[in-house]
Amino acid sequence: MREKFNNTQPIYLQILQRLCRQVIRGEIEPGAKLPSVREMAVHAGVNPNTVQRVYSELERLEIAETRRGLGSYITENETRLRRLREDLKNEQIGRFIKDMRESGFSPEEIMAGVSQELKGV
Amino acid sequence: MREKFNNTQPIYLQILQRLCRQVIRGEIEPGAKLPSVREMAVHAGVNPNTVQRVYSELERLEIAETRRGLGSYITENETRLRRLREDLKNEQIGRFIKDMRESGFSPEEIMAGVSQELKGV
Amino acid sequence: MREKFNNTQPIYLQILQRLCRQVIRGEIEPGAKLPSVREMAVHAGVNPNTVQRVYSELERLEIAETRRGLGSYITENETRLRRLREDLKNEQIGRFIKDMRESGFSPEEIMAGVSQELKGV
Amino acid sequence: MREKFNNTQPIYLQILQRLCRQVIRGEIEPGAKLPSVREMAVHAGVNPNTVQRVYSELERLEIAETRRGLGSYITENETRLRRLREDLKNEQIGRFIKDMRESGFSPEEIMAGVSQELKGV
DNA sequence: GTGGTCTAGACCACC
DNA sequence: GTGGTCTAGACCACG
Repeated sequence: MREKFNNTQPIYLQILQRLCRQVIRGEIEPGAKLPSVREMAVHAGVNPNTVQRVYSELERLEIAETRRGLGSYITENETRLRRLREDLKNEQIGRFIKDMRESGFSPEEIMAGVSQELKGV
Repeated sequence: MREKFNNTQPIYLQILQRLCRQVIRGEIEPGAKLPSVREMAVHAGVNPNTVQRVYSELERLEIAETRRGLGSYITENETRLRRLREDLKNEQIGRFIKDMRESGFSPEEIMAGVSQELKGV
Repeated sequence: MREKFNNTQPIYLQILQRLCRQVIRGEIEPGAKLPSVREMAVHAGVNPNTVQRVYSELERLEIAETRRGLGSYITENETRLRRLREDLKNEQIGRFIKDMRESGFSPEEIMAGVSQELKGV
Repeated sequence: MREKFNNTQPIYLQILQRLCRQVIRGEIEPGAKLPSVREMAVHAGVNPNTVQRVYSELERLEIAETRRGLGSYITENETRLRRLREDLKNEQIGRFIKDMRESGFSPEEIMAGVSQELKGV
Protein backbone atom coordinates (compact mmCIF):
# COMPACT_ATOMS: atom_id res chain seq x y z
CA MET A 1 0.00 0.00 0.00
CA ARG A 2 1.91 2.95 -1.32
CA GLU A 3 0.77 6.45 -2.01
CA LYS A 4 0.82 7.80 -5.52
CA PHE A 5 3.79 9.97 -6.25
CA ASN A 6 4.77 11.92 -9.25
CA ASN A 7 7.79 10.56 -11.09
CA THR A 8 8.95 13.93 -12.29
CA GLN A 9 9.75 15.25 -8.83
CA PRO A 10 11.63 13.70 -5.94
CA ILE A 11 9.32 12.03 -3.46
CA TYR A 12 10.82 13.89 -0.52
CA LEU A 13 9.97 17.19 -2.19
CA GLN A 14 6.43 16.07 -2.79
CA ILE A 15 5.97 15.16 0.84
CA LEU A 16 7.68 18.33 1.94
CA GLN A 17 5.45 20.41 -0.25
CA ARG A 18 2.33 18.74 1.04
CA LEU A 19 3.33 19.35 4.65
CA CYS A 20 4.17 22.96 3.94
CA ARG A 21 0.81 23.50 2.37
CA GLN A 22 -1.00 21.92 5.25
CA VAL A 23 0.85 24.17 7.65
CA ILE A 24 0.18 27.26 5.58
CA ARG A 25 -3.48 26.43 5.23
CA GLY A 26 -3.63 25.97 8.97
CA GLU A 27 -4.61 22.32 8.74
CA ILE A 28 -1.59 21.60 10.87
CA GLU A 29 -1.46 24.03 13.75
CA PRO A 30 1.59 25.78 15.17
CA GLY A 31 3.15 23.65 17.87
CA ALA A 32 1.54 20.47 16.58
CA LYS A 33 3.52 17.25 16.86
CA LEU A 34 4.45 15.56 13.61
CA PRO A 35 4.25 11.78 13.36
CA SER A 36 7.49 9.95 13.98
CA VAL A 37 9.71 9.25 11.04
CA ARG A 38 8.81 5.60 11.13
CA GLU A 39 5.10 6.22 11.38
CA MET A 40 5.05 8.55 8.46
CA ALA A 41 7.27 6.23 6.45
CA VAL A 42 4.91 3.33 6.92
CA HIS A 43 1.88 5.49 6.28
CA ALA A 44 3.26 6.86 3.03
CA GLY A 45 4.77 3.55 1.95
CA VAL A 46 8.16 5.14 1.67
CA ASN A 47 11.68 4.60 2.87
CA PRO A 48 12.38 6.09 6.33
CA ASN A 49 15.44 7.81 4.85
CA THR A 50 13.12 9.76 2.63
CA VAL A 51 10.99 10.98 5.52
CA GLN A 52 14.10 11.80 7.48
CA ARG A 53 15.18 14.05 4.69
CA VAL A 54 11.82 15.79 4.69
CA TYR A 55 12.08 16.51 8.40
CA SER A 56 15.62 17.84 8.00
CA GLU A 57 14.38 20.20 5.35
CA LEU A 58 11.51 21.35 7.53
CA GLU A 59 14.03 22.13 10.20
CA ARG A 60 16.30 23.98 7.81
CA LEU A 61 13.33 26.07 6.69
CA GLU A 62 12.55 26.76 10.36
CA ILE A 63 9.10 25.33 9.91
CA ALA A 64 9.61 22.49 12.37
CA GLU A 65 12.05 21.74 15.11
CA THR A 66 13.13 18.43 16.51
CA ARG A 67 13.25 17.96 20.27
CA ARG A 68 15.55 15.18 21.19
CA GLY A 69 13.80 12.03 22.16
CA LEU A 70 10.42 13.70 21.85
CA GLY A 71 9.86 14.06 18.13
CA SER A 72 9.34 16.87 15.66
CA TYR A 73 7.04 19.82 16.22
CA ILE A 74 5.77 22.58 13.98
CA THR A 75 7.23 25.86 15.15
CA GLU A 76 5.04 27.98 17.41
CA ASN A 77 6.47 31.14 15.94
CA GLU A 78 3.42 32.40 14.11
CA THR A 79 5.08 35.40 12.54
CA ARG A 80 7.56 32.97 11.03
CA LEU A 81 4.66 31.06 9.52
CA ARG A 82 2.99 34.18 8.18
CA ARG A 83 6.28 35.24 6.69
CA LEU A 84 6.58 31.84 5.10
CA ARG A 85 3.17 32.15 3.58
CA GLU A 86 4.00 35.51 2.03
CA ASP A 87 7.32 34.32 0.71
CA LEU A 88 5.75 31.32 -0.89
CA LYS A 89 3.05 33.41 -2.49
CA ASN A 90 5.46 35.94 -3.91
CA GLU A 91 7.83 33.34 -5.17
CA GLN A 92 5.12 31.35 -6.91
CA ILE A 93 3.62 34.41 -8.50
CA GLY A 94 7.00 35.79 -9.51
CA ARG A 95 8.06 32.58 -11.16
CA PHE A 96 4.75 32.24 -12.94
CA ILE A 97 4.85 35.73 -14.38
CA LYS A 98 8.46 35.36 -15.43
CA ASP A 99 7.72 32.12 -17.26
CA MET A 100 4.72 33.56 -19.00
CA ARG A 101 6.52 36.69 -20.12
CA GLU A 102 9.43 34.68 -21.43
CA SER A 103 7.02 32.60 -23.46
CA GLY A 104 5.77 35.79 -25.04
CA PHE A 105 2.40 36.20 -23.37
CA SER A 106 1.27 39.79 -22.88
CA PRO A 107 0.20 41.12 -19.49
CA GLU A 108 -3.38 41.46 -20.77
CA GLU A 109 -3.37 37.86 -21.95
CA ILE A 110 -2.07 36.69 -18.59
CA MET A 111 -4.63 38.65 -16.61
CA ALA A 112 -7.44 37.42 -18.84
CA GLY A 113 -6.33 33.81 -18.58
CA VAL A 114 -5.89 33.87 -14.82
CA SER A 115 -9.17 35.58 -14.22
CA GLN A 116 -11.01 33.17 -16.46
CA GLU A 117 -9.41 30.16 -14.84
CA LEU A 118 -10.34 31.43 -11.41
CA LYS A 119 -13.95 31.90 -12.39
CA GLY A 120 -14.20 28.71 -14.34
CA VAL A 121 -13.16 26.41 -11.57
CA MET B 1 32.92 29.02 -24.79
CA ARG B 2 29.95 27.37 -23.22
CA GLU B 3 26.54 28.69 -22.50
CA LYS B 4 25.36 29.04 -18.96
CA PHE B 5 23.00 26.33 -17.86
CA ASN B 6 21.01 25.84 -14.75
CA ASN B 7 22.13 22.99 -12.54
CA THR B 8 18.69 22.19 -11.29
CA GLN B 9 17.29 21.15 -14.65
CA PRO B 10 18.67 18.87 -17.35
CA ILE B 11 20.47 20.76 -20.08
CA TYR B 12 18.43 19.18 -22.82
CA LEU B 13 15.24 20.45 -21.22
CA GLN B 14 16.64 23.94 -20.95
CA ILE B 15 17.54 24.00 -24.62
CA LEU B 16 14.20 22.48 -25.50
CA GLN B 17 12.34 25.06 -23.50
CA ARG B 18 14.27 27.91 -25.03
CA LEU B 19 13.56 26.69 -28.55
CA CYS B 20 9.88 26.21 -27.77
CA ARG B 21 9.63 29.72 -26.46
CA GLN B 22 11.40 31.17 -29.46
CA VAL B 23 8.99 29.36 -31.73
CA ILE B 24 5.98 30.45 -29.73
CA ARG B 25 7.16 34.03 -29.64
CA GLY B 26 7.62 33.88 -33.38
CA GLU B 27 11.34 34.54 -33.20
CA ILE B 28 11.81 31.32 -35.12
CA GLU B 29 9.42 31.17 -38.05
CA PRO B 30 7.42 28.21 -39.28
CA GLY B 31 9.41 26.25 -41.82
CA ALA B 32 12.73 27.66 -40.61
CA LYS B 33 15.71 25.34 -40.67
CA LEU B 34 17.28 24.59 -37.34
CA PRO B 35 21.05 24.43 -37.11
CA SER B 36 22.46 20.96 -37.58
CA VAL B 37 22.96 18.86 -34.52
CA ARG B 38 26.68 19.38 -34.64
CA GLU B 39 26.44 23.11 -35.22
CA MET B 40 24.15 23.66 -32.31
CA ALA B 41 26.29 21.38 -30.19
CA VAL B 42 29.43 23.46 -30.65
CA HIS B 43 27.44 26.67 -30.39
CA ALA B 44 25.95 25.66 -27.06
CA GLY B 45 29.16 24.03 -25.88
CA VAL B 46 27.38 20.77 -25.41
CA ASN B 47 27.69 17.22 -26.61
CA PRO B 48 25.97 16.37 -29.91
CA ASN B 49 24.02 13.64 -28.16
CA THR B 50 22.39 16.22 -25.95
CA VAL B 51 21.24 18.28 -28.90
CA GLN B 52 20.10 15.13 -30.63
CA ARG B 53 17.83 14.45 -27.74
CA VAL B 54 16.38 17.94 -27.93
CA TYR B 55 15.59 17.54 -31.61
CA SER B 56 13.97 14.17 -31.00
CA GLU B 57 11.71 15.76 -28.44
CA LEU B 58 10.82 18.58 -30.79
CA GLU B 59 9.82 16.00 -33.34
CA ARG B 60 7.77 14.05 -30.85
CA LEU B 61 5.98 17.26 -29.93
CA GLU B 62 5.33 17.88 -33.62
CA ILE B 63 7.10 21.20 -33.36
CA ALA B 64 9.84 20.21 -35.76
CA GLU B 65 10.26 17.57 -38.38
CA THR B 66 13.51 16.19 -39.63
CA ARG B 67 14.12 15.44 -43.25
CA ARG B 68 16.58 12.65 -43.72
CA GLY B 69 20.04 13.84 -44.58
CA LEU B 70 18.85 17.41 -44.82
CA GLY B 71 18.31 18.61 -41.30
CA SER B 72 15.52 19.62 -38.95
CA TYR B 73 12.85 22.16 -39.76
CA ILE B 74 10.22 23.90 -37.69
CA THR B 75 6.84 22.63 -38.81
CA GLU B 76 5.02 24.79 -41.33
CA ASN B 77 1.72 23.82 -39.81
CA GLU B 78 0.81 27.15 -38.29
CA THR B 79 -2.39 25.95 -36.70
CA ARG B 80 -0.31 23.36 -34.88
CA LEU B 81 1.89 26.16 -33.58
CA ARG B 82 -1.04 28.29 -32.51
CA ARG B 83 -2.54 25.30 -30.80
CA LEU B 84 0.76 24.71 -29.07
CA ARG B 85 0.81 28.28 -27.82
CA GLU B 86 -2.70 27.98 -26.40
CA ASP B 87 -1.99 24.63 -24.80
CA LEU B 88 1.14 25.94 -23.17
CA LYS B 89 -0.68 28.98 -21.89
CA ASN B 90 -3.55 27.02 -20.43
CA GLU B 91 -1.29 24.43 -18.91
CA GLN B 92 0.91 27.01 -17.22
CA ILE B 93 -2.03 28.96 -15.91
CA GLY B 94 -3.85 25.86 -14.78
CA ARG B 95 -0.88 24.52 -12.89
CA PHE B 96 -0.26 27.88 -11.29
CA ILE B 97 -3.83 28.28 -10.09
CA LYS B 98 -3.94 24.72 -8.83
CA ASP B 99 -0.74 25.19 -6.85
CA MET B 100 -1.96 28.44 -5.37
CA ARG B 101 -5.34 27.06 -4.39
CA GLU B 102 -3.76 24.03 -2.79
CA SER B 103 -1.54 26.29 -0.76
CA GLY B 104 -4.66 27.98 0.54
CA PHE B 105 -4.56 31.29 -1.29
CA SER B 106 -7.94 32.81 -2.07
CA PRO B 107 -8.93 33.85 -5.60
CA GLU B 108 -8.89 37.51 -4.53
CA GLU B 109 -5.41 37.12 -3.12
CA ILE B 110 -4.20 35.49 -6.33
CA MET B 111 -5.71 38.15 -8.55
CA ALA B 112 -4.29 40.91 -6.42
CA GLY B 113 -0.84 39.37 -6.38
CA VAL B 114 -0.73 38.72 -10.11
CA SER B 115 -2.00 42.15 -11.00
CA GLN B 116 0.50 43.81 -8.71
CA GLU B 117 3.37 41.76 -10.08
CA LEU B 118 2.39 42.61 -13.65
CA LYS B 119 2.39 46.30 -12.84
CA GLY B 120 6.08 45.86 -12.32
CA VAL B 121 6.49 46.26 -8.60
CA MET C 1 28.46 -13.26 -24.15
CA ARG C 2 26.22 -11.10 -26.21
CA GLU C 3 22.79 -11.75 -27.57
CA LYS C 4 22.22 -11.92 -31.27
CA PHE C 5 20.70 -8.80 -32.72
CA ASN C 6 19.46 -7.98 -36.13
CA ASN C 7 21.51 -5.47 -38.06
CA THR C 8 18.60 -4.00 -39.90
CA GLN C 9 16.86 -2.63 -36.84
CA PRO C 10 18.17 -0.62 -33.90
CA ILE C 11 19.03 -2.78 -30.91
CA TYR C 12 16.90 -0.76 -28.56
CA LEU C 13 13.86 -1.39 -30.74
CA GLN C 14 14.53 -5.10 -30.82
CA ILE C 15 14.72 -5.27 -27.04
CA LEU C 16 11.66 -3.07 -26.75
CA GLN C 17 9.70 -5.26 -29.09
CA ARG C 18 10.68 -8.40 -27.28
CA LEU C 19 9.61 -7.00 -23.95
CA CYS C 20 6.32 -5.78 -25.36
CA ARG C 21 5.59 -9.19 -26.74
CA GLN C 22 6.44 -10.91 -23.50
CA VAL C 23 4.09 -8.59 -21.68
CA ILE C 24 1.32 -9.07 -24.22
CA ARG C 25 1.74 -12.83 -24.15
CA GLY C 26 1.52 -12.68 -20.38
CA GLU C 27 5.00 -14.08 -19.88
CA ILE C 28 5.75 -10.99 -17.86
CA GLU C 29 2.97 -10.30 -15.42
CA PRO C 30 1.44 -6.96 -14.53
CA GLY C 31 3.31 -5.40 -11.63
CA ALA C 32 6.41 -7.48 -12.24
CA LYS C 33 9.75 -5.85 -11.62
CA LEU C 34 12.02 -5.51 -14.60
CA PRO C 35 15.73 -6.15 -14.13
CA SER C 36 17.71 -3.03 -13.36
CA VAL C 37 19.18 -1.14 -16.25
CA ARG C 38 22.64 -2.42 -15.44
CA GLU C 39 21.53 -6.00 -14.99
CA MET C 40 19.75 -6.14 -18.28
CA ALA C 41 22.66 -4.38 -19.93
CA VAL C 42 25.16 -7.05 -18.94
CA HIS C 43 22.64 -9.80 -19.61
CA ALA C 44 22.01 -8.57 -23.15
CA GLY C 45 25.65 -7.66 -23.69
CA VAL C 46 24.70 -4.10 -24.43
CA ASN C 47 25.51 -0.67 -23.12
CA PRO C 48 23.42 0.57 -20.17
CA ASN C 49 22.42 3.61 -22.19
CA THR C 50 20.74 1.39 -24.72
CA VAL C 51 18.68 -0.34 -22.07
CA GLN C 52 17.92 3.00 -20.52
CA ARG C 53 16.39 4.09 -23.77
CA VAL C 54 14.25 0.96 -23.90
CA TYR C 55 12.90 1.60 -20.43
CA SER C 56 12.15 5.22 -21.26
CA GLU C 57 10.12 4.08 -24.23
CA LEU C 58 8.26 1.55 -22.11
CA GLU C 59 7.37 4.33 -19.75
CA ARG C 60 6.25 6.62 -22.54
CA LEU C 61 4.03 3.82 -23.83
CA GLU C 62 2.61 3.43 -20.33
CA ILE C 63 3.66 -0.19 -20.30
CA ALA C 64 6.06 0.26 -17.43
CA GLU C 65 6.54 2.83 -14.75
CA THR C 66 9.74 3.53 -12.92
CA ARG C 67 9.84 4.22 -9.23
CA ARG C 68 12.71 6.44 -8.26
CA GLY C 69 15.63 4.57 -6.82
CA LEU C 70 13.68 1.33 -6.85
CA GLY C 71 13.54 0.20 -10.44
CA SER C 72 11.07 -0.26 -13.26
CA TYR C 73 7.82 -2.16 -12.98
CA ILE C 74 5.31 -3.35 -15.54
CA THR C 75 2.14 -1.40 -15.02
CA GLU C 76 -0.51 -3.06 -12.90
CA ASN C 77 -3.22 -1.47 -14.98
CA GLU C 78 -4.53 -4.58 -16.68
CA THR C 79 -7.06 -2.78 -18.81
CA ARG C 80 -4.20 -0.73 -20.17
CA LEU C 81 -2.43 -3.95 -21.11
CA ARG C 82 -5.50 -5.44 -22.72
CA ARG C 83 -6.01 -2.25 -24.62
CA LEU C 84 -2.41 -2.40 -25.73
CA ARG C 85 -2.86 -5.92 -26.99
CA GLU C 86 -5.92 -4.94 -29.03
CA ASP C 87 -4.25 -1.85 -30.43
CA LEU C 88 -1.22 -3.82 -31.48
CA LYS C 89 -3.38 -6.46 -33.11
CA ASN C 90 -5.46 -3.98 -35.04
CA GLU C 91 -2.48 -1.96 -36.09
CA GLN C 92 -0.59 -4.98 -37.38
CA ILE C 93 -3.58 -6.31 -39.24
CA GLY C 94 -4.48 -2.92 -40.62
CA ARG C 95 -1.01 -2.29 -41.93
CA PHE C 96 -0.81 -5.74 -43.43
CA ILE C 97 -4.10 -5.42 -45.27
CA LYS C 98 -3.25 -1.94 -46.48
CA ASP C 99 0.08 -3.12 -47.84
CA MET C 100 -1.48 -6.08 -49.56
CA ARG C 101 -4.27 -4.07 -51.14
CA GLU C 102 -1.83 -1.46 -52.37
CA SER C 103 0.20 -4.18 -53.98
CA GLY C 104 -2.91 -5.22 -55.87
CA PHE C 105 -3.84 -8.44 -54.09
CA SER C 106 -7.55 -9.21 -53.97
CA PRO C 107 -9.37 -9.92 -50.70
CA GLU C 108 -9.90 -13.53 -51.79
CA GLU C 109 -6.24 -13.93 -52.54
CA ILE C 110 -5.30 -12.50 -49.14
CA MET C 111 -7.72 -14.73 -47.25
CA ALA C 112 -6.52 -17.78 -49.12
CA GLY C 113 -2.87 -16.99 -48.49
CA VAL C 114 -3.32 -16.27 -44.82
CA SER C 115 -5.42 -19.35 -44.21
CA GLN C 116 -2.94 -21.56 -46.03
CA GLU C 117 -0.01 -20.11 -44.13
CA LEU C 118 -1.77 -20.63 -40.82
CA LYS C 119 -2.40 -24.26 -41.65
CA GLY C 120 1.33 -24.61 -41.48
CA VAL C 121 2.27 -25.21 -45.08
CA MET D 1 7.32 21.24 -54.07
CA ARG D 2 8.33 17.99 -52.49
CA GLU D 3 6.38 14.82 -52.10
CA LYS D 4 5.48 13.60 -48.66
CA PHE D 5 7.73 10.87 -47.40
CA ASN D 6 7.70 8.84 -44.30
CA ASN D 7 10.53 9.59 -41.88
CA THR D 8 10.72 6.09 -40.55
CA GLN D 9 11.87 4.54 -43.80
CA PRO D 10 14.55 5.59 -46.26
CA ILE D 11 13.14 7.62 -49.12
CA TYR D 12 14.72 5.41 -51.74
CA LEU D 13 12.91 2.41 -50.31
CA GLN D 14 9.62 4.25 -50.37
CA ILE D 15 10.05 5.14 -54.02
CA LEU D 16 11.24 1.64 -54.81
CA GLN D 17 8.23 0.14 -53.11
CA ARG D 18 5.84 2.38 -54.95
CA LEU D 19 7.35 1.47 -58.31
CA CYS D 20 7.27 -2.22 -57.48
CA ARG D 21 3.63 -2.00 -56.59
CA GLN D 22 2.76 -0.16 -59.76
CA VAL D 23 4.51 -2.82 -61.78
CA ILE D 24 2.83 -5.64 -59.91
CA ARG D 25 -0.58 -4.05 -60.26
CA GLY D 26 0.08 -3.66 -63.95
CA GLU D 27 -0.12 0.12 -63.86
CA ILE D 28 3.32 0.12 -65.37
CA GLU D 29 3.48 -2.36 -68.20
CA PRO D 30 6.29 -4.74 -69.03
CA GLY D 31 8.77 -3.07 -71.35
CA ALA D 32 7.65 0.43 -70.36
CA LYS D 33 10.27 3.14 -70.21
CA LEU D 34 10.93 4.69 -66.85
CA PRO D 35 11.49 8.43 -66.58
CA SER D 36 15.10 9.52 -66.57
CA VAL D 37 16.83 9.83 -63.23
CA ARG D 38 16.76 13.57 -63.45
CA GLU D 39 13.10 13.76 -64.42
CA MET D 40 12.02 11.57 -61.59
CA ALA D 41 14.26 13.42 -59.17
CA VAL D 42 12.69 16.74 -60.04
CA HIS D 43 9.22 15.29 -60.02
CA ALA D 44 9.65 13.75 -56.58
CA GLY D 45 11.59 16.68 -55.20
CA VAL D 46 14.44 14.43 -54.29
CA ASN D 47 18.18 14.20 -54.80
CA PRO D 48 19.19 12.50 -58.07
CA ASN D 49 21.46 10.21 -56.06
CA THR D 50 18.39 8.87 -54.36
CA VAL D 51 16.66 8.03 -57.61
CA GLN D 52 19.83 6.52 -58.94
CA ARG D 53 19.83 4.19 -56.01
CA VAL D 54 16.26 3.19 -56.69
CA TYR D 55 17.07 2.31 -60.28
CA SER D 56 20.08 0.28 -59.23
CA GLU D 57 17.89 -1.70 -56.88
CA LEU D 58 15.31 -2.26 -59.60
CA GLU D 59 18.08 -3.63 -61.74
CA ARG D 60 19.40 -5.85 -59.00
CA LEU D 61 15.90 -7.24 -58.50
CA GLU D 62 15.70 -7.85 -62.25
CA ILE D 63 12.62 -5.71 -62.45
CA ALA D 64 14.17 -3.12 -64.71
CA GLU D 65 17.20 -2.99 -66.94
CA THR D 66 19.21 -0.02 -68.06
CA ARG D 67 20.11 0.32 -71.70
CA ARG D 68 23.09 2.53 -72.13
CA GLY D 69 22.24 5.93 -73.39
CA LEU D 70 18.59 5.03 -73.76
CA GLY D 71 17.28 4.90 -70.24
CA SER D 72 15.72 2.34 -67.93
CA TYR D 73 13.00 -0.08 -68.97
CA ILE D 74 10.79 -2.45 -67.06
CA THR D 75 11.70 -6.00 -67.97
CA GLU D 76 9.58 -7.67 -70.62
CA ASN D 77 10.00 -11.01 -68.95
CA GLU D 78 6.47 -11.57 -67.78
CA THR D 79 7.14 -14.81 -65.96
CA ARG D 80 9.73 -12.91 -63.97
CA LEU D 81 7.08 -10.40 -63.02
CA ARG D 82 4.55 -13.05 -62.08
CA ARG D 83 7.20 -14.74 -59.98
CA LEU D 84 7.94 -11.44 -58.34
CA ARG D 85 4.29 -11.00 -57.49
CA GLU D 86 4.10 -14.43 -55.86
CA ASP D 87 7.32 -13.92 -53.91
CA LEU D 88 6.14 -10.61 -52.60
CA LYS D 89 2.82 -12.05 -51.57
CA ASN D 90 4.35 -14.99 -49.74
CA GLU D 91 6.94 -12.89 -48.04
CA GLN D 92 4.43 -10.35 -46.79
CA ILE D 93 2.06 -13.00 -45.56
CA GLY D 94 4.83 -15.02 -43.96
CA ARG D 95 6.23 -12.06 -42.09
CA PHE D 96 2.79 -10.99 -40.96
CA ILE D 97 1.90 -14.40 -39.57
CA LYS D 98 5.25 -14.75 -37.88
CA ASP D 99 4.90 -11.38 -36.16
CA MET D 100 1.40 -12.13 -35.03
CA ARG D 101 2.27 -15.53 -33.63
CA GLU D 102 5.24 -14.13 -31.78
CA SER D 103 2.99 -11.55 -30.20
CA GLY D 104 0.84 -14.38 -28.92
CA PHE D 105 -2.18 -14.11 -31.17
CA SER D 106 -3.94 -17.41 -31.91
CA PRO D 107 -4.64 -18.58 -35.47
CA GLU D 108 -8.37 -18.13 -34.85
CA GLU D 109 -7.81 -14.59 -33.64
CA ILE D 110 -5.72 -13.80 -36.69
CA MET D 111 -8.23 -15.22 -39.13
CA ALA D 112 -11.08 -13.39 -37.45
CA GLY D 113 -9.22 -10.11 -37.45
CA VAL D 114 -8.12 -10.35 -41.07
CA SER D 115 -11.53 -11.36 -42.28
CA GLN D 116 -13.20 -8.57 -40.37
CA GLU D 117 -10.74 -5.99 -41.64
CA LEU D 118 -11.29 -7.13 -45.21
CA LYS D 119 -15.05 -6.84 -44.90
CA GLY D 120 -15.01 -3.64 -42.93
CA VAL D 121 -13.04 -1.63 -45.41
C1' DG E 1 26.94 17.05 -45.39
C1' DT E 2 22.90 15.11 -42.36
C1' DG E 3 20.57 12.58 -38.49
C1' DG E 4 20.50 8.04 -35.80
C1' DT E 5 22.52 4.70 -33.00
C1' DC E 6 25.86 2.79 -30.00
C1' DT E 7 29.75 2.26 -26.66
C1' DA E 8 32.50 3.40 -22.67
C1' DG E 9 32.48 5.50 -18.78
C1' DA E 10 31.43 9.17 -15.65
C1' DC E 11 28.59 11.92 -12.20
C1' DC E 12 24.46 12.95 -9.79
C1' DA E 13 20.33 12.83 -6.96
C1' DC E 14 17.42 9.76 -4.92
C1' DC E 15 15.67 5.66 -2.11
C1' DG F 1 21.44 0.04 -4.67
C1' DT F 2 18.47 2.66 -8.41
C1' DG F 3 17.44 5.53 -12.63
C1' DG F 4 18.76 9.95 -15.22
C1' DT F 5 21.90 12.77 -17.53
C1' DC F 6 26.06 13.95 -19.82
C1' DT F 7 30.54 13.62 -22.35
C1' DA F 8 33.67 11.85 -25.75
C1' DG F 9 33.91 9.77 -29.67
C1' DA F 10 32.75 6.30 -33.01
C1' DC F 11 30.12 4.09 -36.98
C1' DC F 12 26.40 3.84 -40.14
C1' DA F 13 22.96 4.74 -43.68
C1' DC F 14 21.06 8.37 -46.11
C1' DG F 15 20.68 12.53 -49.42
